[in-house]
Amino acid sequence: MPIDDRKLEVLRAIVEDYVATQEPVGSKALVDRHQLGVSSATIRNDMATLEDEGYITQPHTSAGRVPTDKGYRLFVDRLSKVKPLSAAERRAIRSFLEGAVDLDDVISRTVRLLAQLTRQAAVVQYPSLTRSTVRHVELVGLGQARLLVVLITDTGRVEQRVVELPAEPEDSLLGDLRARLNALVAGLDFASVASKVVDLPSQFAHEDRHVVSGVAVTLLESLVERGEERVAVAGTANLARYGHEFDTELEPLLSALEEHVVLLRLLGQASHASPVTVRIGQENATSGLSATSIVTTAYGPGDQALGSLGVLGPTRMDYPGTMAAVGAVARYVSQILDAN
Amino acid sequence: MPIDDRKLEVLRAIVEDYVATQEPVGSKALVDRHQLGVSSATIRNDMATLEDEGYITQPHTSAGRVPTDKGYRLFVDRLSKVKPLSAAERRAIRSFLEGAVDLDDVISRTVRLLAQLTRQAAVVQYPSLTRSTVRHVELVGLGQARLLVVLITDTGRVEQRVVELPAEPEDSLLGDLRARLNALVAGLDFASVASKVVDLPSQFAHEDRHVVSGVAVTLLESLVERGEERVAVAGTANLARYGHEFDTELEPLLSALEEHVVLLRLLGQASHASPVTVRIGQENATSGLSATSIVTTAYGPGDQALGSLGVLGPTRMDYPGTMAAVGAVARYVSQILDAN
DNA sequence: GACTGGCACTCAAACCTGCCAAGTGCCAAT
DNA sequence: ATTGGCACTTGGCAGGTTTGAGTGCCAGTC
Repeated sequence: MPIDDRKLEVLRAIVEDYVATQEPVGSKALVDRHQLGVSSATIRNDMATLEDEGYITQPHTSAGRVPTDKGYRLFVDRLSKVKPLSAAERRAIRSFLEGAVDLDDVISRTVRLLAQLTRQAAVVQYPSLTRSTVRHVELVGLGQARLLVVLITDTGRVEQRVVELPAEPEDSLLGDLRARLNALVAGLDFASVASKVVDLPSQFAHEDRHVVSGVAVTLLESLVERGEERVAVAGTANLARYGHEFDTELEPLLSALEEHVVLLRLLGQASHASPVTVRIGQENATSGLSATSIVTTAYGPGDQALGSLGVLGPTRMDYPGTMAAVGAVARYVSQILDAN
Repeated sequence: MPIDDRKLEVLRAIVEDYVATQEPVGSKALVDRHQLGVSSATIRNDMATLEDEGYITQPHTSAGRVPTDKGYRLFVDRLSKVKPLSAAERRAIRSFLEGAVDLDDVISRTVRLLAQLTRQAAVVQYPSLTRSTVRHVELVGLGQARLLVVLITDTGRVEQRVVELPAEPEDSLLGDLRARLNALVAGLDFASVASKVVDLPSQFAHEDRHVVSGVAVTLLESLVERGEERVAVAGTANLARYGHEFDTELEPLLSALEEHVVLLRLLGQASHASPVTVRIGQENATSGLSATSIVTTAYGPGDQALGSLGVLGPTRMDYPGTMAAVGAVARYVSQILDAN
């Protein structure tokens, strides 16, 4: 038997009630709380079909039904109209983000805002280095043959890294290197930087090459190693408030939130094409996150995806609300970054 | 009745067993597991005294005893010899910290190490700005009347901040400002920087003063606002592994770990005088942390306290082990930072 | 053919009950 | 001061019973 409109309606009602009450929902409760226009017996038949199709399940005989991952998936794909944010919420977002003074500030405000709005754990990736262009490279001698290389992108991201050099460079060499380096890479796409920097040492006198290549190596390492690496996290405490049914799964989730590599992989699959990506339970193959859903989207001005942000929470989350919040925050962040 | 030696011994045994088994400990189990040389009846009498004095308590009649905060306090003050780390642990610390390339790297390795060693949540404060000296100030124009001010300390800490200026400064002015600023503040104690910078604008031509004072203001703000602010956290997932008795308290603890202001207050009271500071349960007046203990110490070369680091966990933690780990890590970090 | 009321059935959760074992406090004896 | 002995308390557990929410199915109605 195919899934007709009323059955979809029933599924929607089940998901909504289950998310709200956090308890298996039965046929009688459904007809009481929603205007379905049919009796509970009919609903029971529909539920039996939905269960056959794998959209819902019962924890045990004689209990109500609970949505499966597949059920949530259908709910998200077909049923939930994006719930518009309230005017108050939109005002809150705007005023919260407007005071930002810095990229660091923007990111940290964003992630806290998202956590507060969704009451779940929020993650924001810094603008990807590989998709930015270089604005400036600065070299600062620290004495003792140590050199600080500071890299600044057009998105306002600042990466620094210390290099140990074999010998302390002359001030004049440093100035020369700085000038050439900036002439070489400023305004460049990051993909092109690597190829340019490689043959930089050959432009210098032989005895200076070890210094130059030290700097070049660090620069490249920054790009590769820390390229996508930085993320900000907030709202982990929100996860603890979720029922104790969830807390068997709390530890792997907290671990994932600390393991930035894992986090980035989870964030990574967000595409800019669809407005908001939702990955439900088992769909994200990471072990230990089978009861966790992830709502992400890309941000960035226009079509340019600078990075991703999103929210993690239990599969039984308020998808429409979360998706709306994630989408809205991404839009505002894109605006703010664009203004720079 | 005063607390004689045997009663102390009994208290120690209770704390150790309770920490190990996580269950109230009775008189009989005590004589079985420790060589106390007396019968359980005697122990019962001692326990009654200890309870009268408020060092232990019973969850309910006919249950064993559990240490109170006061009991842990006595245990920590009087009874626990610092448990030396194993050679393997010391080797692990050394090799883990030695690869660090950067201050950021040192801090992030340290905090993860501490979390792993103690299996609890670890916190490390960045070297305090107010106790560092300025090594260098760098100004980088970002176009559009935006200026990046980068501040580098002798401890390797790098703080950056963007200033919006009323107008785009000339390159020459920028160079001049950079030179004067560095001449003024390089090598200076941070306490003295504020007073020096205040009258910097008056050294410049009238039309340049707004630029100069913009930079000066940002510099001062960096000092005040972010002065102590930065901390790194790791190991929150460890807290989730603790028994479900503890998880009522998990949410406020996670909140505290996210609220860096709170964290810094908690870290702040560590003194460099005593090797390791322990604050037990109610002793840290923060609400919601009444079942949490905090083990902190200051780090820094010699007697100079650059910052604090420590561990948070349930009151029923392995104090000797945790104190040893915190102390050892602080020593190693101090060494590493000193070498720079 | 779709919907409905009714009924028998299932089963987790809540409740009761008695029992056990751990643990205590006290006391008289050493 | 220490100890063995004993009476007492009480949380937790095993067992059995009841309750009630919820289902599936069927016969009847529109």
